[in-house]
Amino acid sequence: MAKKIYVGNMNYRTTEDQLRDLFAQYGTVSSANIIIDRETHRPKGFAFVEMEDDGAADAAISQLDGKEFDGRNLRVNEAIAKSRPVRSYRD
DNA sequence: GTTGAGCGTT
Repeated sequence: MAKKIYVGNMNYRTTEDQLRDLFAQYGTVSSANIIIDRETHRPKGFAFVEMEDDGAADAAISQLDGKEFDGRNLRVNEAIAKSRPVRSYRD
């Protein structure tokens, strides 16, 4: 069972590889992506990590939320589903 | 510095 994780309050210099390595301590990381504003190409300061096992993801959330990382205090939580800002072609 | 984006029906 996979689970997606939201990682916020991170330092802008933190990389996806850093996140992957951090979460890999608790289980297999399916993917890690830092969010960049596509219009300004500027980091938004948060990211999403998906883990293959939801139990591992939960452990990672518990252990990493509120933890200092790269000089910032991390916020780690289960991700909220994204929404479509533009109308779907199917309407 | 706090819950994407893209591709087109992922």
